[in-house]
Amino acid sequence: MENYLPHIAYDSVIFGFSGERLKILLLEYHNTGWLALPGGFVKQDENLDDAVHRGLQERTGLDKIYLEQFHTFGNVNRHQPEVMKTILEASAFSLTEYALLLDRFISVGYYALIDYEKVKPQPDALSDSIDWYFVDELPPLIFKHEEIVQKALASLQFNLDRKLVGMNLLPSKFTMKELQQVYEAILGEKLRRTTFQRKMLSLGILERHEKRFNGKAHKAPYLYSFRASSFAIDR
Amino acid sequence: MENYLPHIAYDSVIFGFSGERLKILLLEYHNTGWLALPGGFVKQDENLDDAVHRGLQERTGLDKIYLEQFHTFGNVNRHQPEVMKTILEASAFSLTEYALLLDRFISVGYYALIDYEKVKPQPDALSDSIDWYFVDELPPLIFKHEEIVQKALASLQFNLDRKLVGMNLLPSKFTMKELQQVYEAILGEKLRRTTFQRKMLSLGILERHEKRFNGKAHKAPYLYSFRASSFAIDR
DNA sequence: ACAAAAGTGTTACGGTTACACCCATGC
DNA sequence: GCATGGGTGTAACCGTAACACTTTTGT
Repeated sequence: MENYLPHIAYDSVIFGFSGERLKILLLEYHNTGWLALPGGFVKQDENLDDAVHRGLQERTGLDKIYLEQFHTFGNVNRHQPEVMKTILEASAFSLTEYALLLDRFISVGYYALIDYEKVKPQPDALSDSIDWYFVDELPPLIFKHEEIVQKALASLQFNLDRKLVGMNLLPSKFTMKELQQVYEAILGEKLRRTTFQRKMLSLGILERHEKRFNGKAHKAPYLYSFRASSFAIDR
Repeated sequence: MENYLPHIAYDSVIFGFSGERLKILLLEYHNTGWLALPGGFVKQDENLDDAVHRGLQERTGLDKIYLEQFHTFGNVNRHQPEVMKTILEASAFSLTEYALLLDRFISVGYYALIDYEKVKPQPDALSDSIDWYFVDELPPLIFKHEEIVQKALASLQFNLDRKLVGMNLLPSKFTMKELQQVYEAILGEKLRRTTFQRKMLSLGILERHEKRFNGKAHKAPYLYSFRASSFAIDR
């Protein structure tokens, strides 16, 4: 632990799209049933952004992840040493060795957008499991992480059109309907089919491919992909 | 120093409007001529936001300041211990007592909008002077603070319409022309007079008061103020 | 009366909305 | 052929742009 910066952490809100609704990854701490956002710490000589990428890589196995920093949380009332103490004890971690985890932390919030199908979440040393939960039906979280999720979602909604970010939640080829469902899931409202289609096409960033025949008794939709030039990940 | 959180700092970009152009406050360190953004540290049991307000209050004398957090800077290459060492030595500060200032810091960036006329900037213990500089003619800054200024400005531009934030740079009563000049200074472009006027009025947040006679040989402009309900400072 | 700046009316334009219609697909 | 969902054409609508015009002020 001594090669990490004290008092500084990050929390990540990892969004995925299950085909209908927006989900995020939550981890469950050993023997407590407590749920929280995946987070982590920054090494002494590591860039903040790199620390977050490292943590996400470990937990999702994904290498290139669309990441966006959205807010830094620095209120004193987020400090709950009893809760952290219980977590460490439940995992049989040495309280003396990890004492500095009981200190106050200022936490930088990031959100990530990933392809739900591509990830097999991996729990870390402190947690039993890591799993997907619907954003609009969140269970109670510790450390006031609900607030972080809400702010991440608001930020994602706000950036949706500006940064054309929806693509990162889908596989490389997708139908217009799937893209619309992503937008609807993020914005929490229904959009008009024809308007949405024309707006997306008018942006000039979509490439049309072959149709996808799904055996249904109706016209087969075209598959689209985003042009490389309008790529969202720009590390 | 030991009652402050190590490794955590904030930097503030304090915007003011001089009547024509946008300015920010920079401080000059003792005996070096080096310029930097006003920054500070967070006490052990102090909210991050409160720390920034405290620092701004000390330097500007203002009590209620419009503040917005915009980004947290955590790259390793921002760490320049030699520069900080020179600054401390130039001020004859004890290197042993203030050794932890030589450590790496992660810095939370805030921007503030204040009424240029109301503030009498006060230098702090490390600095000779604190003064206004045009944002579009910045001198070289230490600690890569140019990057922070650029990001603050981009964020301000981005939030300008959404949060109706321009008002915080003006006294409580102002003319439409003054408001337009603020917008033009922030956006860095000329706006159309009639369009701007109608857009602002159509928002329904301006209250019209008496005219301001300035002795010029032309029609006197109305004074406007923002309605209390659309107040920008919401602490 | 005149110049300068503030305020308003009118039309044109461009993007979004609403709704209709056509097209493709499998039963 | 028909039901279903995908794709496109068209006119209405709305906010902004462009520009002309009127109003107010001090010299």
